[in-house]
Amino acid sequence: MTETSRPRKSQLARDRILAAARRLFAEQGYERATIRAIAAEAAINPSMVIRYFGSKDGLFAAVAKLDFRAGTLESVPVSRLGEALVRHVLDRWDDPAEGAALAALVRASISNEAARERVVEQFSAQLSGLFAAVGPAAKPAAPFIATQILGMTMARYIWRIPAVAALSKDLIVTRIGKAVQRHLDDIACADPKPKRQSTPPNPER
Amino acid sequence: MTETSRPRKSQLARDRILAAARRLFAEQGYERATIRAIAAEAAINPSMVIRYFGSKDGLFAAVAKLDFRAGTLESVPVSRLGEALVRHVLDRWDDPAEGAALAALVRASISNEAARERVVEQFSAQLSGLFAAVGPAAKPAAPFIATQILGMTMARYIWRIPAVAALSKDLIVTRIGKAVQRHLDDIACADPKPKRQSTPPNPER
DNA sequence: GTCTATAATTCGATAGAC
DNA sequence: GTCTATCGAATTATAGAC
Repeated sequence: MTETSRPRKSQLARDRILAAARRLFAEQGYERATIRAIAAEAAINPSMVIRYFGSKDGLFAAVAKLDFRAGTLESVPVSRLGEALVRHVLDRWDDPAEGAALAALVRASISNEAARERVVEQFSAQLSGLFAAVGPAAKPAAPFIATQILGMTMARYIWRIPAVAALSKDLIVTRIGKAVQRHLDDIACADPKPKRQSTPPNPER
Repeated sequence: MTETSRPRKSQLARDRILAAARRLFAEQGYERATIRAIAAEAAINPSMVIRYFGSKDGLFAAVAKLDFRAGTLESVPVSRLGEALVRHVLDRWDDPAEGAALAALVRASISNEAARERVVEQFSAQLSGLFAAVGPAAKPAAPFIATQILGMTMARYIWRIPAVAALSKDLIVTRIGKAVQRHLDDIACADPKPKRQSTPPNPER
């Protein structure tokens, strides 16, 4: 505190810009969220946005970081991974700041090709990382688990489909968690040494 | 043919515009697909697009019709509804014209609030219609089934996530179909008179 | 019907005073 | 560091000749 310079007053403006960008990118997507509107919400001049971030793309890149922090799931036993994974994702989306950033990423990835490539790449990397930690046998189940959870979050947080948005978080965790678990078990059935499973092996086939 | 007037030459231009609009809206979303680019692809003057459809919004409304033609599924026995439903949706997306229209709808619904409301409304109506035909007991399963299929189509056709896009259609139909069927059965378990099911009732709970 | 020409906005980005 | 003022480009949409 005895230091001559800065609590960094400019940091406040920069943070205000970031917060406004997160919100507007999330609400309106990349194209409709204008620098002017972001600057207005941040109560600063539009030229300052360019000064801080160089361009609109630079601003978006500063906002769009995809990190599901799936590392905390590695200690969860496989038998309970389904519910834990679903709850973890829902918690990410329900957090105001993280949810806004995720929504911004999703919106941009659908209206902007460069953003799509980056999001898909990051998403795939995190997904394969997570399922590699679970075990190599789980890898084939990853696409089916990921799409089940992806569809739920899109319906709930992006499209806000009433029949989905009205569901309680606990009910979603229970049902989707069970579906995820069964996707895992479907693969595990092919395992020569099946361990304890959350649901009995499916007799079909 | 003896009629004096027209095979309607203008109809051709109109159709060219619609086809170009479908393609560009699907590829680039609502904002980035410009009337100029659509007109260029249709080999016609941009002013003609306005003349035919009044505005960009009018053009989009002419392109954006959501119809999953789920009526053909009503004859499918409930025990095989899962796979049939998944295959039906994938067939819609794999058809070039229909897939482009669906992608355009999805993209617009995410970047445009008015489009989102219309898409959600149409989607919900078709969904409840389909599941009402299956039986009132199936209705609570609808959100979970819809989101599973929704997530698969988004990952495959919109984001083109490699791990999902590379899957064969038959494998998707089998696995997602089974997951859908189990969502149905989860609800059927609560039914006092369970009928024949594709998988045995889950002993859990 | 199809076109040219252009009006009326709006955007991202820059220059330069303070 | 923050502002005013503005450029240059792009957009939707319109007016009117042919």
